[in-house]
Amino acid sequence: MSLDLDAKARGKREETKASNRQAIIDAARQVFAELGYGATTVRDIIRATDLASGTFYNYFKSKEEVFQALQDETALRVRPRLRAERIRARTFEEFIAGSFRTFFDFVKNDHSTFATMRRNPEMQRVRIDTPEVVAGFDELRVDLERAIESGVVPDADPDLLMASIVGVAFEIANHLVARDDIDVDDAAKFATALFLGGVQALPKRKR
Amino acid sequence: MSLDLDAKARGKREETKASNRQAIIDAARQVFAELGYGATTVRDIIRATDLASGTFYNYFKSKEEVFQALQDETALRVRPRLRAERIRARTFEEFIAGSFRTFFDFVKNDHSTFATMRRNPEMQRVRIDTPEVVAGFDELRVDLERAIESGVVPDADPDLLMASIVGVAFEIANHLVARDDIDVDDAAKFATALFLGGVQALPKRKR
Amino acid sequence: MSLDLDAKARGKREETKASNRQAIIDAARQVFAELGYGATTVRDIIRATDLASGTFYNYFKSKEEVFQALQDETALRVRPRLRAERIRARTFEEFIAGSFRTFFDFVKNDHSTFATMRRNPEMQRVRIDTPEVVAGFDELRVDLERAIESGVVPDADPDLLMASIVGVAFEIANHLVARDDIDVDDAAKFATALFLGGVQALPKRKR
Amino acid sequence: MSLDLDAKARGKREETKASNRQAIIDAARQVFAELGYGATTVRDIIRATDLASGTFYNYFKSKEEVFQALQDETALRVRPRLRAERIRARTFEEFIAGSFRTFFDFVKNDHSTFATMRRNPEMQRVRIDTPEVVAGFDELRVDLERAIESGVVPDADPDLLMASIVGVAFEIANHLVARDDIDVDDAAKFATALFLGGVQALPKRKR
DNA sequence: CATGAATGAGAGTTCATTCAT
DNA sequence: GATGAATGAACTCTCATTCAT
Repeated sequence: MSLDLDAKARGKREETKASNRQAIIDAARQVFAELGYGATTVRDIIRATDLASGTFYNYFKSKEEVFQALQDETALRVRPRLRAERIRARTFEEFIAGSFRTFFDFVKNDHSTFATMRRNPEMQRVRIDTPEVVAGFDELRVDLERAIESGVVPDADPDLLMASIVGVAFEIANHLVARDDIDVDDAAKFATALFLGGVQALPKRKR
Repeated sequence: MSLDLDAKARGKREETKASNRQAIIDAARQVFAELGYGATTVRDIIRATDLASGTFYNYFKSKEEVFQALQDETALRVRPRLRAERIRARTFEEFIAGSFRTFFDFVKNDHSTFATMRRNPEMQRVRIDTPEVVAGFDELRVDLERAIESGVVPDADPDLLMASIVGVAFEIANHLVARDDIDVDDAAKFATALFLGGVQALPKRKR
Repeated sequence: MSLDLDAKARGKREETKASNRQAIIDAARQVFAELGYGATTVRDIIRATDLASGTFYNYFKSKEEVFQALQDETALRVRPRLRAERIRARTFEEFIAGSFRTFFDFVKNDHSTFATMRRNPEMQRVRIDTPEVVAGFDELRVDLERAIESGVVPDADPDLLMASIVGVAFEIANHLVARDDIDVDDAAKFATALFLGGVQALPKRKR
Repeated sequence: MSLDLDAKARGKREETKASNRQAIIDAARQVFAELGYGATTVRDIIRATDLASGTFYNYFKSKEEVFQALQDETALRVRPRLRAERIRARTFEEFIAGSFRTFFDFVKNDHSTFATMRRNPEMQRVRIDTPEVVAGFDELRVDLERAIESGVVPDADPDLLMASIVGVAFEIANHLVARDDIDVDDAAKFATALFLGGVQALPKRKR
């Protein structure tokens, strides 16, 4: 028995044993980022691990399930930061600026996660399906609706407003990842100015 | 007489060839839209056709190649409309408004194509690789740069401006596809107002 | 009609029209030599031709059939030379020496044919099946039997004698093909001396 | 106790692994012999087994790889016998005679292996590539060269001498396989007499 | 629980052959 | 008879998943 333990201790990088789950998620993040969701196989994931193929199925039912877990985990990491930003913000402008900056910062410093997110086929679907992610976006949405109610933002369709923020954020994030000469702060200022300026010019909503 | 027959023969052949190619592309568009690029197999595509499996390979070397052809074809359909819009436009505002409207209209009335485009893993990459698509985006970019030079648009980073347009356009397009109660015209007005209003508020570019 | 002819005249190397059969055989010899029988496909053969794929089947039913034709043709080229050698020969020794020399000469100067013959899976079988080839070996055998009857060669099993000649001939031929420093004449002298010397030492046959 | 179980478990696994590998090799030998290398497919091989198709690839990367393993295994079976023969032999004559007899015996009693070897396209190449086989022929060659040095055999080109032995051996082996009325011992005597007699008659080598 | 070989469905692809032109 | 695209059986190989150890 003790022999067994020793063997494992040697074999694995002492990975806080029992956290195989984490090892799998980490491997998945890395591999997804490298190959894209469609191209990576479960084999690729476990190969990037010290575990045996069968072990995968003790933790996840399928590739899709790890992917979901990965998304959740990712959202779990950004959300607190976004929430902190929201609390710190004194004005709607500060809130938007802070959110963009936080997101861009995250993207710039957590390359592989973002790469996974972007290069992904079921991105869309997963963004909606995964509870953590839904929650993250919902919080933003709630704030937007509050801003509309309080008159800070003109009475526009919240869906479209959300879409604009998300679209601008993700697309600019792509450039941040691709180019080295763009500064996170500049990008955040750009996005904030564009969005806030744009919002003021919005037509009233048809009711 | 024999010449005539030959001519006809060749005519008929060319005809079936063209129609088979189109049949494959059409089937591909449909299937990609339904299953997403990663999940669809070459078999799925030919199954949606009355051709034999081997025939696929007379026209395309791989799944990726049909996908590219599909993208090209799609770009080929929108670009003339966008170009017409550009010519008709008297002001930058009209140009932007027209472009958004054209794009949204296309998306709303050509559902499956857009679905294919969005749900796609290698979207990003393909969008860059495919010559037709590159050209389409380049044209928009050129106009943007002209607008900057002529002072109509503040001197901002054209990459980021492009990213904003593209991001807003695609993300709103998603909602158009998902919801039935959004009007193409309203969406175009929203996007135009947001973008043009935002652009005016943009900070000067660091040089 | 004349147009058609012109086109062909241009397209093909004026190949004494109607001798498409020969074109196919020639292509087959070349391709078999390059890829080996098993690995070459009918496609490979017609690709090495100016003809269309379907045309192949106007001349041969299958790959196997061309191969057989190729073997026949080959045998047809060596046999007259071997026969001439036999007629010229004054003694059994001269006959054997001449046969070896002729064969080695043929091998050395008709590389690709021999390569085809050697690298071939069904070599064995075909050597037996193909009438021309059978005939070629039978002639040699008849001479051997005559030599036995006339007492020039000890009374040994003709099959084994044949096998010895054939084995030595083919195996040495391989070295001729593989090495550049072996002279056809030396090889023939070697084989002749070995065989004739050996024959004299042979045990009487059990009857 | 648990240790014991583990040991047994590992034992059983290793056992099935080894037996599966052998099952595949055996099936391959049989099928290659029946259809020839070129014509047999990996499917044919596993079909001759009670394993699943995918299992093949747990043991061999390709058809070529099994073939090589098969050749190795074959050589591994004859070589010890040839080596024993060499050790027992008191004279060069005894050595040659023993080698022929051993080889013919092997051929006669291990039909399918020899059939595989003969009917094979890449015979040549494989004979050279496979380490075991190379080694087997090298040993014979070394002995030949020693015999030349010691003056037992005239100073002839060792390549050609080898070719003669090999050619005679293989070609006569064919007859042993094809005919039932040839005795292994007679064949060995024939080949030995032919070769030894022939060797004495050989011309001096050009230097 | 971990392991890793076995499984077999199914993916992509090739190719001998047919047949309308 | 020549053409060359269409055909579809069959092949190689991968991979998610299971299950004995």
